[in-house]
Amino acid sequence: MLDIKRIREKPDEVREGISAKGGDGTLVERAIELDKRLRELKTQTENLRAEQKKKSGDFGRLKKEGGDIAKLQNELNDLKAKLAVGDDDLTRTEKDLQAVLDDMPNVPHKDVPRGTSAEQNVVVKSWGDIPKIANPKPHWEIGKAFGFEQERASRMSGAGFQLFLGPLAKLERALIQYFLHEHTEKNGYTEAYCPFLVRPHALYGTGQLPKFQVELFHAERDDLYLIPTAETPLTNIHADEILAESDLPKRYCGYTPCFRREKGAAGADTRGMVRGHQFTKVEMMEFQHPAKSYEAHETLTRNAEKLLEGLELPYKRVLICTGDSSAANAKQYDLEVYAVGVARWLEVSSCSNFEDFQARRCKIRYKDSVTGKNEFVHTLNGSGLATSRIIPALLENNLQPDGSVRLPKALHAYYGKATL
RNA sequence: GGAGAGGUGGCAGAGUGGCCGAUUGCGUCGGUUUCGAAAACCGAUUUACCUUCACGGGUAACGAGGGUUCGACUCCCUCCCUCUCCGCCA
Repeated sequence: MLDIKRIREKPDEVREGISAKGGDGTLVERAIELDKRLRELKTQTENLRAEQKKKSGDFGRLKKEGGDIAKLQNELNDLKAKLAVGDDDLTRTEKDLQAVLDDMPNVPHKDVPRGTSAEQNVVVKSWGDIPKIANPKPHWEIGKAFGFEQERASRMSGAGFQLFLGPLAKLERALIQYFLHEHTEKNGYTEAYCPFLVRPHALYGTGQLPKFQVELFHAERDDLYLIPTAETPLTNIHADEILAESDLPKRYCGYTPCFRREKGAAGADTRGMVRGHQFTKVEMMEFQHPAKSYEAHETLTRNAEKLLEGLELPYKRVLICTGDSSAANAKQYDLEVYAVGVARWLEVSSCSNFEDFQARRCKIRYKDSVTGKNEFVHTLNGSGLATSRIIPALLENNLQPDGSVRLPKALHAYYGKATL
């Protein structure tokens, strides 16, 4: 959610920003109008209430003294009626304004390239060489030899779910171990094990509700949602809290399954592991001081890159343009890994700075030592990494002529041997 | 699934119709003291909106919404949330 003060004071900046994100620029005018109305109504009802308060006091005293209260009582009943109308107006206006604010995406950082589609994304960095493989094969074919059980998975759960038996299941676990070990032992993250089902308000806080309801799995009886990413529970760790400035930054990492309906993606990537209703991801999450969040964004992205370098996978870092980035963030880098079998760059990580957009919705603040006021923290998160994209890349890029798959050194200790 | 208790400021926890925006303790910040620190003592310390050049002043908010009342933190109703006990269970 955007700060209404910012909208009021810098309407042009905000309008440009949300339009660049593909949002509706006219929302700015509506917000300003409603905000103005709201403040007028507030003053109005406040004055009425002040009068009521004062006269009620008089009334009490007069009654005790046995004076004539009839006239005052009439005045008070009058006030009461007026207040009822005023209060109705006020709540309606508040709701309207809230709805408009909920509809607005974040304002992108000024350095983010303006654009409407992936075409305008900017590759800011590349690492590693694309391996030469004699007879490249897609991972779903290679995987068959290592326990990729597409049909059995579909039989019990339908399309879009994975069953791994043996080597791939173990590889999945090895990857998670490797990622978590790096984050907790080298990068200063606190490991979190968190709920996989959350209440609606938690999803509202991170921005997945109300706008992206159709993308979520919902357990209706309990009104709980399966998390689409660990971002949701990790960000909500400090929801409704006021942190000490000295507590910042706070860094958490955790692995969770992620559940997504992929409603709009019917037909795309139906083969293989790349797009499923359930996948596993290790997430990095950071609560940061506003002055340091962009620096932190670089470090966080770098943390994800180091994992890829450890896995010896060629990647590029892409700065996502305004129109292609997700609604809640202000700046987003994606990391893409090349997989030779499908001959495509696969998105393995998405690292974002949300500034105070989520913090405002989740009410995560800190007491600022300079202003002396409670200010919203900045939240950042990034995948580090998603196994569902890493496994295909490892299988395809490291396929040996004899059909075995070589594993990068970094995984040997976690997997227990050097090949699948 | 059954029974009970409760939601108040950064935290803990008083307040049971007007005298309460709220006693007190802890924490935090500033000061005194000290070579420095601790302790002790003194003071400050919720938020939003309106108003003022400023100092300041005003109004509202005690989980949310509704009701009773001239007047609600306080009484009633609904909802949300938390905790405790019993049952079941990995």
